[in-house]
Amino acid sequence: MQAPPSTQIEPSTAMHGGMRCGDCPIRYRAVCAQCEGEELAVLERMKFYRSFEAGQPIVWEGDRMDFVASVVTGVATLTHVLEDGRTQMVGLLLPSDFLGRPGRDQAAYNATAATGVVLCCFRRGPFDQMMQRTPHLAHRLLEMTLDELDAAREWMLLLGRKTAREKIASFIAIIARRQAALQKRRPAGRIALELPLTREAMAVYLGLTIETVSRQMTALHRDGVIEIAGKRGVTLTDYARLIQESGGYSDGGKAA
Amino acid sequence: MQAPPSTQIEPSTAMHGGMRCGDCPIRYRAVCAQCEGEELAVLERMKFYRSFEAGQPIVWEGDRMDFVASVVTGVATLTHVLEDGRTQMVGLLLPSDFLGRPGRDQAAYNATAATGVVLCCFRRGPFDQMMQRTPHLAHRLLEMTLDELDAAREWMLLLGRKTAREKIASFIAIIARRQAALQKRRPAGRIALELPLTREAMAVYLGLTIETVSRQMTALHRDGVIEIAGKRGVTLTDYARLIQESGGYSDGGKAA
DNA sequence: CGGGTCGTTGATCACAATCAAACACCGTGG
DNA sequence: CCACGGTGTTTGATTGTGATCAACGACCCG
Repeated sequence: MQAPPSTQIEPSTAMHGGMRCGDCPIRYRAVCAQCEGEELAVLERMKFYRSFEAGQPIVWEGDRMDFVASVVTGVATLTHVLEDGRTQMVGLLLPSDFLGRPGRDQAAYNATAATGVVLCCFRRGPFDQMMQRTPHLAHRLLEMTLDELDAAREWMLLLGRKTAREKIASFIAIIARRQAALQKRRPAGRIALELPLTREAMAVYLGLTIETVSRQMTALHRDGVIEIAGKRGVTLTDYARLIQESGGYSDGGKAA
Repeated sequence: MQAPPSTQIEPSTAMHGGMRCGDCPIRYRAVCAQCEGEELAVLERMKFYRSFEAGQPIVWEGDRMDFVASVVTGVATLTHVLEDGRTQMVGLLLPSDFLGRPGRDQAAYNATAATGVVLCCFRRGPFDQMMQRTPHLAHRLLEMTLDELDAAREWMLLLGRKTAREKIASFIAIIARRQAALQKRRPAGRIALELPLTREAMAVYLGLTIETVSRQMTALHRDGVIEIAGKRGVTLTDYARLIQESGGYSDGGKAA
């Protein structure tokens, strides 16, 4: 029924080689959103695609990184690791999100493909120069970075103060909200969705262990907040109920 | 010996009214750092100062906020609060840090003066327009926002995965590093410093309770990692030792 | 001296981590 | 066809860290 994420990816970059920016699914949300005409044409000439299978590393913290990229399809994660192996996810990149930092040539985090991922890449040098000349690009990137900062701060509240149950409920709510946003709807009532992460990755995201994630999922199911279908499938019986369980809806609709 | 922070502040904005940007202590780190000549002159005409005493709120989450500002002196905090009162700090603003978001008229967080604070403010409308016309300003703000995002992600690792002891050690290390950076030195060996936060505020920063903060401070002292002098004074016996206690020095010198 | 704020210390509890085992589902190969 | 190993998930028993509840101490200022 549900194809595993790893089957969703393109096997090679070949089929993207010819894609036109005008047809790009993330055209109006990505860093290039405000570029038109000649600006877009320059980016179009610069861009190249790279694909990654689920589970593959994209870059390691500290590695030289000579490109920046937009996520076209799939989900990538950014993680920090302590010396003894404890791992915390610090970024969840969905389609249109930006990977890499202009002006920095070393990756600050591990980036990993959580599902199959297609990136639209630009070599860093040319992109940096383009940034200097193109206010549209710089402006859009600032906007996106400010949004990410807001998301990171919301995440800090979750990590620092929420219970395990609230963390799980919050995570599901975030996924539900994003899915609704893609369809330009407000989330409400009964919603079916597919989690983009394994239990393991959820644990790394939420600052929990995999066992606690599993237990709280079971508990939310037992209490009638969600239904569970297979490994990735979740249906919330009532969005408002889930928000209550998440310990407070502090995100006042900041996300675009 | 140590004056309480509340006595460090200026009693009114009057004495700042005449300050020239050329004499500003944060001239080369703030959002205006890359502006010169006419650009700076425009900002100079726009700016106005506001002071806050320790403990005073600057803005509340959801309030209309018709200015943006740089912290000139003192320390301000950004916090998120859940409905039931649980509170998490999500930003610690030191001199030269930027408060507010261009293009947004509602505060996303509570901002509070942790010590006496002086802000260099700009009305949001004119500042937004200035941003459009001044690539230097937009570029610098992007740079600062990216740095903040890095800091937020480091903080997420702390909140999600570090033990109470590691959190305390990390916090002290951050303060030591920042203090050293002001003096353009690398932190090393024995370092005396003054904590800019109360135990309460430290707890809110670190996602702990005040009791746990106190206990871990005592424990680090008992184990010879730090010495404690009064409420705010701390001396680390050896910076390298403190870093070990902090659970891993993942911040590879990203902070400017 | 009293009241206030801030910090420390102690006793107990609860939540999530840890250690351990079993289960569901998958594709593979005998 | 079914046994097999592998991966991801669930469930159980126990432990440990930090929260909670409570009292006390240090310091400051009126």
